[in-house]
Amino acid sequence: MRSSKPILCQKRSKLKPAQLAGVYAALRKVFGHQNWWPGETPFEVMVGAILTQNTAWTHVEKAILNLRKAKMLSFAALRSISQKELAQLIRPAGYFNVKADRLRCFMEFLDRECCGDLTLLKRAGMPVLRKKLLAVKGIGPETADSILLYALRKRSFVIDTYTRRIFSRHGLAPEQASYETWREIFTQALPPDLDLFNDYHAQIARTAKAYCRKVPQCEGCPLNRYF
DNA sequence: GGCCAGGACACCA
DNA sequence: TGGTGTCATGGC
Repeated sequence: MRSSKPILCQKRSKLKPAQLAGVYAALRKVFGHQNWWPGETPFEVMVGAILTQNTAWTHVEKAILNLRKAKMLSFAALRSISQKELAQLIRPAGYFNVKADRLRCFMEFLDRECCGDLTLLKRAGMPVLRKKLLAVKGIGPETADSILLYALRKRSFVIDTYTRRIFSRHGLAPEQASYETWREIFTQALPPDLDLFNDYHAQIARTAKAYCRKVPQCEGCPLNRYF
């Protein structure tokens, strides 16, 4: 019987954390510098980070388009809209009732912390800001790190399904290892460079989307050559 | 018609 | 503390 698992990265290479820099170099050589995250403004990036929870980005794009058409892509607008109206606008992103509530909680947080002024929010240090974000209902570690890195430009490495999928098969850590364990490995191994953190995660996503979803597409992955 | 996609949380043993 | 169910749409 044919396995449903991607054939990419089935080989256990016992990848060491120090090799992560080499992996990045290999991916960047193939894909070039990525301009991530998709979003016209930091606020839009934050909204997208919540909408994309367990959802393909193509669906999130439709929800964001709805918000844009309704002129709801601003703190003031989202703070004023009812949860029911918001849920209908973000319906294409799935889990719309859950995500409408999470967006509402996040707007409350922004109001409480900085009255919606992101330049004020950015003044806080990364660890403090991360702790505050994680205390918001509906903001878990991945969403918090995406907001920190891509919207607020703080050095916080993002671990997502793609990262675990690719690197667990190279023996870096068990896929079931905790989020913080994965994050610690990357944070320890890489120089504390904002652009590197940003682009590294983008490269992983680009690689996974291109080669790790369906079995036939795994052939030709640049990581196969690297290992 | 079934599977899958850039999580997080509540509940329970 | 870890496992499990739930939330939901839309493309393939």
